[in-house]
Formats: sequence, structure tokens, C-alpha cells
Amino acid sequence: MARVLTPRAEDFPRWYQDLIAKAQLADNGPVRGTMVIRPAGYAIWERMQSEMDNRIKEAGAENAYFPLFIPESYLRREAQHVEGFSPELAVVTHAGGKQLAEPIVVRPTSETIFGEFMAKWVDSYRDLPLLLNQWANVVRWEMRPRTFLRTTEFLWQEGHTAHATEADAAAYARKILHEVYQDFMVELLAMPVVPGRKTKGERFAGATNTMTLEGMMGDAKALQMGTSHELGQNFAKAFDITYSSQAGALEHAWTTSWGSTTRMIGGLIMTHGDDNGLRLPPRLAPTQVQVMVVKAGEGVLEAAAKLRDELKAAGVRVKLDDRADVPFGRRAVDAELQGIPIRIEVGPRDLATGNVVVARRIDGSKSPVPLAGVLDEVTGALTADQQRLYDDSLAFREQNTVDVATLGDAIEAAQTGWARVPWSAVGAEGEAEANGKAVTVRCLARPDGSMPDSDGEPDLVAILARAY
RNA sequence: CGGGGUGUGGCGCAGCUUGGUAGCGCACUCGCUUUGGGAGCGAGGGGCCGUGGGUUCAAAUCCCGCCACCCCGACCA
Repeated sequence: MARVLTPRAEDFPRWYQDLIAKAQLADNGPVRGTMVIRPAGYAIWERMQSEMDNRIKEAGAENAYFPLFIPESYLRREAQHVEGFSPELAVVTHAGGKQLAEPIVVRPTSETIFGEFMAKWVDSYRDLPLLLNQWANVVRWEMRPRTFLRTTEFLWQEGHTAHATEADAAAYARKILHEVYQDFMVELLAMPVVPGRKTKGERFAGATNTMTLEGMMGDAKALQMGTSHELGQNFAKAFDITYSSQAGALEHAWTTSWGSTTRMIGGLIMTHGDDNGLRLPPRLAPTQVQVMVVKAGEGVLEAAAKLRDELKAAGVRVKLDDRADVPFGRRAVDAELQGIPIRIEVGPRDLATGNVVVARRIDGSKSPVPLAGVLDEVTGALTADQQRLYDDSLAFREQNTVDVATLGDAIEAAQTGWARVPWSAVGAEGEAEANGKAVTVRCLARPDGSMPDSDGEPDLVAILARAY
């Protein structure tokens, strides 16, 4: 049984500390639960950003940037919003050497300041939909921070849109969830996430509907990987986002918001990591192939460099490791810890037979491959390993998910995995009872797995699990 | 805030019960040998033992206070 990777430094010091550093910023710890992302970790985030950003733009949203500081009064304009976020706000009371007339908060999320500006920018139905996104950092002073999963400061993208109709807003929130987030998580992260609707109790503060993508980690706990909200007219009314309709009437807009964060790095680690460190899905990996000069010898460096060039020309993200003075074992282990999908070992012994060794991180397999066949072998392996990571994760999730009929059985089953149970057997009281036993309703879905339009639909299935 | 635990070189820990002035592994520096799976041997550098007080000839060790951090719950992308 493979050990389950959790994002704790003490479990896997070597590979973990290559990615991040704990950031204890003073002896008495005024800033807790934050982290420094080192280059190896940031390279993964950059790949996520780039692929996510492409999808966001395909969905029609444009990037913008809004202020880090938000007047506290903005948050108060939406009652549920401020109630939900006030316990975890970092508030600035002094600046420029004096006390501020009104405190400003460091943004925990930016609905309010987007709302303020949307109100200025939207006048006509012709201005809608207004589809905005920003890449930013946000701060939430959570009670219990957890590296990667719930850090005090984190990086994310947050999308904010305004629409003329409820139906258009609802459709767009679903489009983001499925075509941007789910597609990204399945195709890039090789994670078989489950889409669903959050219960009222789990809803985002100020939303009328929160939709989620839930992933199963290696210990069978659930992690919310991304989320998309319908905000109804709550923020439009609070910030006066109004427009003149085609019929000439003054209407409030319907808004959405959606986000995905550096938590995805944690989810990736906990889903695909194994006893030897990280396993990066090939499509995500900043370095897909590491060509290694195993040992100095005649023509070895030249052959390795040539391979590197061939692979690079074919569009493979490849790196040459020609540090023949560093012991081979160390370099091989380092590559494994980092999760580089494929290693090509080039040494005198291989070249004497016209071969190189192709080693695959996914299962540790190694096989000799003729030089002329390397490109085909590597591109084939990258595709196959991407698929296999997904298939293995899906199989794991299915093995650890059971269908049950009663709340009691669901809570029992959720101790070791996920339980699918009729929502009618749970309800708000059942949800509270489960929460008392550290089990949460992760989401509601229709029996065929599709997204419900309300939590009052008959025959909905609830997924109950422990979560991070 | 409730329950449990821990603070000792950069990291991970032992030492504390039974006080005698600090040790191990990793990392780091230098030398030689290694280099096809986390190298070996030798020589080094680095800690006022979280903090304040008390007991004592003597405190990492015993006593009291404080602070911080970790784990389980409440919070949560």
C-alpha cells in the first residue's frame, strides 16, 4: 500500500521543500499559514495559469486587474457576504503614519470592488454580458491554515461577470465550471473531478447557487478543486449594477463569480503523488522529458544534445542534464521527486548498442529504445501516461465510492471513502448530523451525474465525504 | 475557543524520569577516492537548549508564569 502524499513538509522533506518553503515571518508568528513558492513549484503554477487562462479566454472573458485594498464599507453592502467573510478579514487601520478614517480590508475576494466598477461601466443591455477575470493574490485569515490547501495568502484567478438575464448568468456559470474548470482538471491535471451543486449551508457568502468540482485525494478524502457561483441580483442590487433593457426599462443585472487557486497544486500532489514523490501529468509538466548524460564518454554529450534538439523541435518540453560530475543516482532521484514524466538515459554502454534507456516516472519502468525510435516512443509514452494517471485516479475513486440508502450508512461509509446517498435521506438535519461527525455533503448531483438546477429537485444524489 | 501534544545548530531528532554545563542523522566547508540508482573515508564550521522568574554550589533537565507552533473540532478556494 503506497503511502498517501499529503502536503506536509515533514512527510516528504526533499521533494516538498523543492516546491515551497514555510514562511514563518517572525518569532511570535504574526503571519501564519502562508508559504513561499519556490521556482520548481511556481513552474507548475505557471503551466496551470497558462492553460487555465487560455480556456478562460475561449469562454469569452477578458483579463483585468482590480485593487488589493477594498474599503470595508464595500463588503458591508451585501449582508451575507460581509457576514461570511468578516471573521477572516485582514484589516488595515493605519497607513501613511496615521489612523485611517475608514478601515480598508485586504481583499479576501473581489466581488465588491468588481461590483462597484461594473455599476459604472454598465448602462445598457448592449454592455452585457460583461465578462471579466483577474489573476491575483487574496488573503483570508482562516482559523486553520494548511499548506497549499488553505494558506493565509493564495494565488488564484477570479472571474466576475454581469448578465442581462438570470438564464444567461446561470448558463455562463455552468459553462465556466464545465468548459473551463472541468476540462482543465480532466485534460491537464488528469483528475476525474465530480461536478455538483453545493447545499445551502455550503454556499458561497452572497451566492444564490454555488457549483463545485470535487476531487478524491489519495486518502479518499474530498477536496474542492474549483467553484462557480450564481450571485443572482444580490450584488447587482448592493452595488447598483443596472442597465436599460431593450424595452427601455431599468433592470438589475445578474452576476456570477468563479475561482480556481494554488490549492490545485495541493490537489495534484495528493492525487498523483506516490512514495517516490510527485508524479506530474505529462500535459501539465513544465519539463516533460529529461535527457540525462549518464556518464561521460565518447559522443555521449553530442548524442544527448541531439536527442534534446529533436524532441524540442517536435514540441516536447525537454531539458538536458549533462552534469556528468554529479552521481547518476542523485540526479535520477531528483528527477523522480520532481515528477518529471520521462527520463532518457544516454551513456556509453547504451550508445554501443545504438540504444538509449527510456524510464517512465509513472511506474518506474525502464526499457532500451533504438535512437531512431526515441521520438515516437516518447510522444507515445507521454500520451499514454497522461491517460493512465487519469484512469488510475478514476478507478481509485470508483473503488472508494459506495452507494447507500441511509444517512447512517453514508456517515459510516464516509469514514473511509465517499458515499452516494439519496439527498432525500439526508436533508438539512441530516447534513448537520453528518457535520457533527466530520463528514460533509460535498455536493448534490442528478442520478446521471448532471448539474441540478435547484436542491429541491427529486431524486438528487448527495455525495458525503470527509474533506480537507 | 474546547481537547491533546511539542519547543534543543539550516532541517529532523535524542538527552529531561534519576540536575554536573550538549549529542546524533541529514545539510554545509576542505582533502582524497568515487560517479550506470539517493557515494565512501578523513578533517572542520555552526546551538547562550522558546521566553521570564524560582529552587540549587550547579538547570536543557526540577517548580511557577508567559509566548509560539503542531494535531483533532468550529472556519474554508
